[in-house]
Amino acid sequence: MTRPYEPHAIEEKWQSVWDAEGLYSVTEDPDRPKKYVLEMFPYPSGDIHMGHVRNYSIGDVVARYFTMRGYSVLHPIGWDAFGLPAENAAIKSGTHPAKWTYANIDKQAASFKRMGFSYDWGRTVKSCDVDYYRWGQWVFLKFWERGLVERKKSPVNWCPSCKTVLANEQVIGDGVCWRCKSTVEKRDLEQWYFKITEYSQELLDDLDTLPGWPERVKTMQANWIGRSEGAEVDFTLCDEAGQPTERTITVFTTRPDTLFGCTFFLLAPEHPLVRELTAGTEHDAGVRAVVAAAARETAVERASGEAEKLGAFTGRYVVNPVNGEKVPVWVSNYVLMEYGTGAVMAVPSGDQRDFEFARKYGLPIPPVVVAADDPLLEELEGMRGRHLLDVPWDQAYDGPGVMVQSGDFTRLPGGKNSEGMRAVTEWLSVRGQGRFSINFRLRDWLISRQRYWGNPIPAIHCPECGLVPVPADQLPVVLPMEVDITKGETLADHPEFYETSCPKCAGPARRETDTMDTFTCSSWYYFRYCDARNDGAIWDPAKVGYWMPVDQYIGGIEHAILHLLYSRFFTKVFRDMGLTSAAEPFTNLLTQGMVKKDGETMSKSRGNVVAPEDMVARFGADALRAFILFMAPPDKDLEWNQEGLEGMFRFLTRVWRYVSEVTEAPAGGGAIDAAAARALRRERHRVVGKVSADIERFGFNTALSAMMELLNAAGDYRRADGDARDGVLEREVAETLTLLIAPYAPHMAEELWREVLGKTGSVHREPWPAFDPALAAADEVEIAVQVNGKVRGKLTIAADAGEDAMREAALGLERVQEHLAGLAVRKVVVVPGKLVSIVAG
RNA sequence: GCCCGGGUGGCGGAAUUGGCAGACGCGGAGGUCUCAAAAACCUCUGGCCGAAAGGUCGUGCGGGUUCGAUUCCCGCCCCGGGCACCA
Repeated sequence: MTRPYEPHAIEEKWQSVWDAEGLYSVTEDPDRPKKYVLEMFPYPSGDIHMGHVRNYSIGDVVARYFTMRGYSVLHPIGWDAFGLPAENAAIKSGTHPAKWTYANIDKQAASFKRMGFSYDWGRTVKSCDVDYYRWGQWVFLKFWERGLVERKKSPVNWCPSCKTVLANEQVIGDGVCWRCKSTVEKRDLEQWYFKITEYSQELLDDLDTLPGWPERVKTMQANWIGRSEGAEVDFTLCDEAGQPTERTITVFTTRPDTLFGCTFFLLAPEHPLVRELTAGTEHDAGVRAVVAAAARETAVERASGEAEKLGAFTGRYVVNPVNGEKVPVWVSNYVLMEYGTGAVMAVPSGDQRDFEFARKYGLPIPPVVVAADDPLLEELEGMRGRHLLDVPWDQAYDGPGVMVQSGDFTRLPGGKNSEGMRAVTEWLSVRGQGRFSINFRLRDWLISRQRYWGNPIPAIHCPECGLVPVPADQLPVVLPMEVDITKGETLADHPEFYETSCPKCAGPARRETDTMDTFTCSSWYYFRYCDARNDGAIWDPAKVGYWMPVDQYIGGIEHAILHLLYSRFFTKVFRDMGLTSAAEPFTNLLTQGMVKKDGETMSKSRGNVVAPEDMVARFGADALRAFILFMAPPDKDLEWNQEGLEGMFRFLTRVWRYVSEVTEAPAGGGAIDAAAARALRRERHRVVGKVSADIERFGFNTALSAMMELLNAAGDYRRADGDARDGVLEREVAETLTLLIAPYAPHMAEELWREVLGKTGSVHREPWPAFDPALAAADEVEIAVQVNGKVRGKLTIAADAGEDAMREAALGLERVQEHLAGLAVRKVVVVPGKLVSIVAG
């Protein structure tokens, strides 16, 4: 009698054996090729959810597969342990964030171990450990040395619920906080920045070096970086009397070819010049009204483009460098201070926003670039000066076309990246009134946070010396534990923390009390895994040289910009510091889909959470792991379905029974060359080939389907050959199934391998099964015979049959003849191994 | 508005290079075993017509290319996501 499949005893047994054997700890092995398989740094929220199970099951299959393929595989885990939920929990329950966080880590680690993931636990990092965050402070100081740290005052995003500022990347959707979804506000504050914009061009260009990333993610990053080619143009400012002065205001434009159509000039409401130009004039009141209205607009309204365009004339003019024309300067809410120079040359015939503004305020709209088929082209043919002051259009035209009313540039091609655009910029450049320019949408990364549970920024404010970095030999700046979070305290409430002396002049000084964005912690953890216990340096470059870059990174699409962009930035700086030779951190990226129930994401508030622990308790970790991979391709969202999990449990039970029965009561050496045995052997080879290829392209669902097919074929064989079965073949199939399923159901496979099949050593150290494509190929194939595009017959023929033989056999089929009756065969298409298609009429 | 995904049986999904649409699983129906049930095993399971053989329709919709289209091209519809006053 074979033992029943009882997952719990098996799983917990092997988890402790693997632990004791150190099965998953790795070191650099120069004799073997390496793979670095990594899943995104989890936040220790306590309970694991199905999203974790999916994310880490994918990584575990990939890691185990590469190990069996002979690679030296690094597969680590750790915790992104700083952050607000710990503080919020503390405020609610009175538990210190550290206590809450470490308790959650222990709970989550236990859950991960119960799932049987093959982590090298000896490399674990927790970002709230001083051994980890001290190196984050070290990185901050190095960035500072390299001129990549800046403290400046500017309008910033403030989340009223999280009570802290946010980086631009952390404001998502309709102007809401990425974490709590509250609407963010704008505040003018002095904050710390990492100058990620120094790397804008490289961050954009190197996306092309990442063929292993989803196109979608690369597009999102490229859009976020937002490179625009164009020109800077200097406009001379006129005084109150309208006379040109020495002062200029520079604008960025992507359309210098439309400069002849500029009929007004705009400043952002926040532009510093606005006050200066209008203070004490008759225009002051009107301009103030626009500035005040803009200030009242929420980020949502401002960003949505739906706010009504408001404007006020400042009473002043600038001179258009191409035609010497005086152009009125207005203030408008649709000009953003954060982009370009905060000033815009308005060309209403070529820009829809300027067009709407011009129509509203009665400003002229002279055409300057018209489409080749526009009747205006003929009307204005050859006219270099301005004849037509308004267009008969109901919207602006921004496509390619021909320049009109444009002085010496008239008749040149206009539009983005046009000859006209280059010619005008060149002309300006020669006269020193403009230049080619590239502008990025990406802004510097705001990294300071006004919260307690984070990595303290190692800086000191000295009234004499200004901003002074904490000397490297005084690191770490330890986050003090004696803080009463329930009162909402931060480091700024603790004089014993912030009262210090200046490292330069030794005078009394104030320590910085902001902490770093937690995204700084997750920007380099994958480097630290390579040398996690190093207490003399952030890491040994030789170890990083062996493991980095990460070969396969797996995580959620929600980090398409945030974490993935920051990590790319950190890696490039580390490369420039000589700490790594990698230019990019993650060679291949898999973004897994969400796990849903009833069409919605699982969440406590919806009450539709299916707890992984409950499923493990009922069906075991192996069934859950295999099933979550079987349900859908990994990058797609999937809908939870419990009956399916039961089906997977049944499949594992069938594998268990098959391997047990074949091993314990083997059939004799039967009809080895019987057709049924040949078919089973062929199926074994075919399935090994398919499972291998499927894993490499992340087709875990189809890989499992193929294993089911092999088991079905094995069952067919048992029935077909009865007692005359080939016991050697069946044993081979049983071993193959055990090896193939090992990455998915590691505990069951181990029990079958060591205890049932009686092998020594772990199945997870075994080489991946080999297959022979020649044996996988069928010697006979069934092909379809079509008459006029419809299948009218089937034909079983030797797989290597020639075209003539196939044609003859096809035409000879009775049913084919019936359908050909009265018709003349015009053409016969033969696809060897596939089909014969007969065209008749 | 712009840019990506996606739309295939009752359900999840498969079809890797243009070659038999629906693999595999779930669910359903019938059967074997059993006093009975569960479990396990077997058979069937896209719609319509038909007793069957077979026929016919069928991969969001409409066209096209092709001997042949889920796959390629053109034009739409719907769903999901991202970006959006970026000059």
